[in-house]
Amino acid sequence: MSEIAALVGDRARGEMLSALVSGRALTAKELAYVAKITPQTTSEHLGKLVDAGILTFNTRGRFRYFRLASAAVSQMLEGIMTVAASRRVPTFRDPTLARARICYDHLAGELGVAIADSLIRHGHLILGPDGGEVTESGETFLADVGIDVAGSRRRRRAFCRPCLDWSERRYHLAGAIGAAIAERCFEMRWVKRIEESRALQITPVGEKGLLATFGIKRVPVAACKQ
Amino acid sequence: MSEIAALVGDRARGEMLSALVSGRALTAKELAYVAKITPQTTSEHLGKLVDAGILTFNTRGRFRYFRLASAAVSQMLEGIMTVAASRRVPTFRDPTLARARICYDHLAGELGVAIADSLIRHGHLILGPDGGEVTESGETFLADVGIDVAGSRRRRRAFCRPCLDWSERRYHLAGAIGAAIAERCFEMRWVKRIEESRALQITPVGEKGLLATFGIKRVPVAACKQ
DNA sequence: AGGACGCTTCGGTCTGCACCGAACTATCCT
DNA sequence: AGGATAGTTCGGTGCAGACCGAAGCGTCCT
Repeated sequence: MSEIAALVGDRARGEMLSALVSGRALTAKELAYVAKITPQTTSEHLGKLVDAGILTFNTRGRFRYFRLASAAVSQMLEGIMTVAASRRVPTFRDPTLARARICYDHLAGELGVAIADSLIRHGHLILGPDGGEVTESGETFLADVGIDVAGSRRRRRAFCRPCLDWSERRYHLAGAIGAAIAERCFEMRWVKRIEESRALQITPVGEKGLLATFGIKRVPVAACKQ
Repeated sequence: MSEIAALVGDRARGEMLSALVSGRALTAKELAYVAKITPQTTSEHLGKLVDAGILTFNTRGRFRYFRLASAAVSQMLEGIMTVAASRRVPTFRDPTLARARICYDHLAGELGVAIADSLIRHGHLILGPDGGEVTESGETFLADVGIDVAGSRRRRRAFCRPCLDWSERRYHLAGAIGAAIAERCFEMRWVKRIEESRALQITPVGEKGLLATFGIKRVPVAACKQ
């Protein structure tokens, strides 16, 4: 165990991995840049991370694109970040990622947490440590938004599951209902994916929609603790 | 992030933390023993871990009992262990813990995985990556065992959730149904808790019951890769 | 009070490894 | 072919931090 943790424990490697949790694949040079070290040293680090099964890469011409090797690695890093975030005020490499991102198939980041909060505050949702339930008022409310709660409930997967957010240190919604909400946000063009990242951009239409529907006010990116 | 990972990344500290994932509280001297270092060095390590919010302790006379500080820490360690286990054949400090243990309120380890497997193999359960469902045949089967599936389904929490097992690297059952199965196993005295650990002991009655009900044969502890 | 024991603090040693410069290989472009 | 760029390998340097011995503090026991 400590071998793995020691690999993540180095400052330079930690910065590289943080840059990769977005899910994007980066070249060795880009990683050297984020870690603020020379290409030679970067190469050493990347070699170790690949050997350990933390990273994989695919070669495209003279470029090597490195990415996290598995969901388990991603989960591990989020676990470490959660503990790390509970100490100091979190500082993010990528404020966009902290603001709104995709976590598997549902919304995470400030946006994900804000939606969950809004639903709970209005009595539309009850969230426990291990699961949650949409209330009757929530069912009619979500129907207005265009989400078929009953349909989600029938699906062969956890209906509603809280998912701990490493950036916010609070829960957002996963499970069938989380996916349904995310899907609806895409349909309405409230959010759209950014390039190859897991980060999401909130469209101008989205700003209005989210305010009108969930009472979520725009959080200026500048206000994110950088 | 890397500061936290670096703390776990040291061999000695890693061994101490591994000893503590059982949930048991240990004294500084006991931790010195498992880490194979002198009490002085142990004290330094423990100081750092406490400062970082990874451990807490409570003083009882001249003893200091150290334990993991939070569920987030426990989750982080299991995440690291999962990645570490995917590399080499896993070696366990504590084979009892690998065999059967409590994970929050449900069964984990070989036993937890074996029960989930048995249910799936007999078509009593369908498990997806994000949730699961008990079939009709499963509902009658579990009723025979004394588990009220419909009742579990009505509870305000995820009904059935797969939970990745760091020792087995496979899924066991969490959620309401996982908790119900664990509870029933305790009621029937098939398993009992070991001291202050999260490890469980399978009773002689349990051996028979588990074989008859789920077709789970006794896995000799000796067979665990030590 | 005095000794045993658990734990911590201090000072000093030594080793592991992150880091870079220099030199090398591979791919792309013109 | 020749130059530019991405990445790697090798050898050497320097520092952080893990480790221990010695000494100090607090608690328990008799």
